[in-house]
Amino acid sequence: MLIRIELSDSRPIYQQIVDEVRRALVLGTASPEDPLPSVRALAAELRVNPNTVQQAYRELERAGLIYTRRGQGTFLAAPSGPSERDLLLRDVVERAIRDARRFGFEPHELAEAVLRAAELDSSSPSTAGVP
Amino acid sequence: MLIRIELSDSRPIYQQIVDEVRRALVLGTASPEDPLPSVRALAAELRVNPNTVQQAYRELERAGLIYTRRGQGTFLAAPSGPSERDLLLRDVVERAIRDARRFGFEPHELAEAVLRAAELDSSSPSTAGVP
Amino acid sequence: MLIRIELSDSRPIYQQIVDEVRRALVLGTASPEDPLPSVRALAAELRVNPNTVQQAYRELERAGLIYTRRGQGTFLAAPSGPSERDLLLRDVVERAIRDARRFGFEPHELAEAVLRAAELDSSSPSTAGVP
Amino acid sequence: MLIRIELSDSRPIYQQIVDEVRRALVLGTASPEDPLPSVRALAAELRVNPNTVQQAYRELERAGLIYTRRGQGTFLAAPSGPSERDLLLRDVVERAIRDARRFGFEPHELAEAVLRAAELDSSSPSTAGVP
DNA sequence: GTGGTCTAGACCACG
DNA sequence: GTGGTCTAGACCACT
Repeated sequence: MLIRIELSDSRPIYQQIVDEVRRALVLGTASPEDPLPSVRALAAELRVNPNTVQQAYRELERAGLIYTRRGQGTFLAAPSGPSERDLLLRDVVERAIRDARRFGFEPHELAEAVLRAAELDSSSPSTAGVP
Repeated sequence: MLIRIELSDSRPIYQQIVDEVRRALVLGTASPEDPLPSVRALAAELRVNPNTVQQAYRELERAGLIYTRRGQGTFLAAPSGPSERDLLLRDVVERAIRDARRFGFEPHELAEAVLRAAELDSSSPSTAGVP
Repeated sequence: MLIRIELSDSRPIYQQIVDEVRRALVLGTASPEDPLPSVRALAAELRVNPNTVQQAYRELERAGLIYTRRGQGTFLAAPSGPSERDLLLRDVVERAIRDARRFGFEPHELAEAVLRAAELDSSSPSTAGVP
Repeated sequence: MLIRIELSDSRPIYQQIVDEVRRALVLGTASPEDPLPSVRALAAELRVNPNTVQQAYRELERAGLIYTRRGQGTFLAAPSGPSERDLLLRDVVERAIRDARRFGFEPHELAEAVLRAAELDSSSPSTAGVP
């Protein structure tokens, strides 16, 4: 299970870790029952304090995405309820619409602008290094 | 020039003020050379710390959207370059695409999801009080 | 808003703080919009590390029981959904029944035992120093 | 003597083993002088670390529920004092009352809630797989 | 070894 | 002043 963070990212580190795990779930990179790196191991790998990793894991556990077996480690939980994928996309869309409205744009204007951007994007693909 | 803030909004207050000014520009509610309320007046009206208003005006000045005439007050600047409206929409779209990509969604998936949401929205309009 | 902890209690300190706030809500000791003590103030009062208080507040916020206004402090949220009181009692009952079943007791046996204990209790009231 | 554990249970494994033995005593599934499985055998059967079984047996011995004959193995002790069954039920009740009080519920409220739950339960019996 | 909790002390954004 | 995040280092329970 690969987890990467970006110190230059404005999101808190623990949030980046949370997002990375959700991402792995959405992409199918990781499967239920897969073990996550141990708190200490991931902290060492990311050169980050164990507490920071711990906080990320705590939030993931509270969200029901992972669970821990005492003394054994942390594992991906079996999914339940609406797919995490759908939830995530819904959140992104809702935020975008709210942001757009704030400046007087109607959702359909936003939709068109995203479409245009999506087309541009498909010509020059793979915008590596997404911040 | 009407500026409203919402204490329950998750954005910092100074950011809300900035956004309100940009919004007024985009919507045409305010025009270049219109005076803004003085820092003290706005702070009093919004029941907010003057430092907070000051910070908002500082950001707006840095962005070239307002300027100060010494001893006279603060005024909306004349637009220059691409319209503020376009800039704002572009920002919103870029952010949405970045967020989506973070979880493995391609821009075209985002565009479709926004489209669906926009259609739903047109049936039940006027989602007042956007938080 | 009075918050007390007991170092000899087996629950983690942050959990005790969480429970104290829920308790105050249930008892009506505190009302929505009431300010909570600041993180630093409560930490000093309880002679506990600010991080510990912070963790408690974070959990309460996630549960929707409190909210924070940037730079102003933390406040009790307006209740929503089924009353916190009902939720809490349900949790206690479910746990008791589960514990009882684990040793072969049927719920009605548990109910009778609790009744007997409740009667005993009403004769010699106020079992001070509940741990 | 049958002992089962559940990895998904939140109780520590050693505690689950302890509870299983007490349960067997209470239910009459096992009788005084019955031999317990050897530490190694049980550890192998449960696919658990021998240290974990050892810790469970240590606690049981401390509680006087089992005893060791050197070179022969471990055996259930003869009951003494108030029946283990009563002790267990008392513990469960005390805990429930303490938890309830913590949130301002009086024991009689708890008793009523347990009664209601018990009635609900008798209609839809056999809540298999209690976690 | 694992995760869970806590302390001490720091820096940041916001008001 | 407020809360939010992070580091460093410690001790504990469990396997």
